[in-house]
Amino acid sequence: MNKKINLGKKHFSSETIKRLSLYLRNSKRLKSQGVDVISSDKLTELLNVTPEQFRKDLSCFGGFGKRGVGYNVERLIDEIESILGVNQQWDIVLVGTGKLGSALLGFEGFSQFNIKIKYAFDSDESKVGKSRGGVKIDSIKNMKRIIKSENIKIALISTPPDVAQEVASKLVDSGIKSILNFAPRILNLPEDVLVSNVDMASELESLIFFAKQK
Amino acid sequence: MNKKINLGKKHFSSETIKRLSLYLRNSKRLKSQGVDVISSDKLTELLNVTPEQFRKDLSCFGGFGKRGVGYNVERLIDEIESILGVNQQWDIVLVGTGKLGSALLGFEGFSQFNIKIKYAFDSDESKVGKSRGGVKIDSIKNMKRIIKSENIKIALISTPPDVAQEVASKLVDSGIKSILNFAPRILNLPEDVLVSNVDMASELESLIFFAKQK
DNA sequence: ACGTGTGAACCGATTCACAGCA
DNA sequence: TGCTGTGAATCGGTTCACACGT
Repeated sequence: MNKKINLGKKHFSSETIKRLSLYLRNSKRLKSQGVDVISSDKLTELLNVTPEQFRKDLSCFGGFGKRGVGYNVERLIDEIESILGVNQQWDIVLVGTGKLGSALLGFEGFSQFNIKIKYAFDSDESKVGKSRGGVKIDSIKNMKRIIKSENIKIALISTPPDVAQEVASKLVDSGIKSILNFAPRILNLPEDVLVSNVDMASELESLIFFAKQK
Repeated sequence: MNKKINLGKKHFSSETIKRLSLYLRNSKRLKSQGVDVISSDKLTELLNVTPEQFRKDLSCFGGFGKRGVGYNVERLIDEIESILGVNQQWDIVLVGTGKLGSALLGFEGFSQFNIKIKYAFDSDESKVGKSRGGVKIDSIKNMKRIIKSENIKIALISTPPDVAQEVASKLVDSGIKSILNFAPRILNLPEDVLVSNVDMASELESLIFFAKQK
């Protein structure tokens, strides 16, 4: 299930990357509170991460703390932003503009991660030309051409489950490298494509299971 | 990070529960295709799960296959539904009716998991009394009383991050046992409360990281 | 002395391999 | 024979413990 990633000598899991994102957020908060330097102990205090984990995660990318001192918050932010690549704007596409897709198009939170949904596609021709959240819906027939010419690498899938696989394959075929899949269907794709699933059904059913145990 | 669960003799991880949800969905699909009996090999073919994993997951709850034959699809559905507890209606609450909260209230997909957002709370008194997706927004002041009197066990948090912890503690105090947290903040809560995080920021930043690697 | 960086030990989850039942 | 159920082996990620730089 978990993707392994090899980059030069170091190897690390996709969990490491998700934690980096967590560290980044926390470091920004610390900076806004005027903290300049912090130890791994203090930084991880409220993150459900051990200090060792934090240090090990960072050591995969060089490890930029000072022994006996700690980490410079400003530098930490710069380094993690540069590792993740979030210091530049990313244009992405969305496929499927039903209930969930429309909600995502209306969700303005993306911009705060330097992400912009630039194109939305749907197979329902009656929707084509309409706008949702400021994005014009385009026909899925134009999808491949646009993704290729705009060199887009990231896609969100919010189609019904029965077409999710087909759409995903087409996306990969068009050059997409990372997919955030909201459709309740496991996608089978080449090794070199990252798929993250946001599976509301399985999250909710886990909640129910747990709530049921008295 | 991962919750461990003990129930009688058997113990299993929250990953097992999420996979059960996956199996359930797939079994329902098989049933609709007219499949009566299926082997673990066939069932897991498209799920990114090994047959052994599937059998082991089920064996935690009894293991109801027939050696040399396979699993009865109908029975499988019944058993998993009963394990998860999704064969009954669950009323839940939502806290925070901003952009994301409103999108969740408008997302009609919940009903297909027998879940109904029965109450929505917000601290912004100017929103109180208004409706979103057919749910009337109530003041957060009434939250504890309502959750207790209605005996609700599951909550969604879609507040801004800076109040998420406070809200979560209050929810637990009111009797909530499971929380699906959409706020980008780790929640520190008692061991016996299940928290699932849907952290869009960290998902998206992982996508970016991966897309960046050529 | 203090806190990082990291090899070694540990631990839990996945996979293997096969005994056992239809 | 076919496929399940499960102990044993394996694998990878987390935690421990400490050497090292400041």
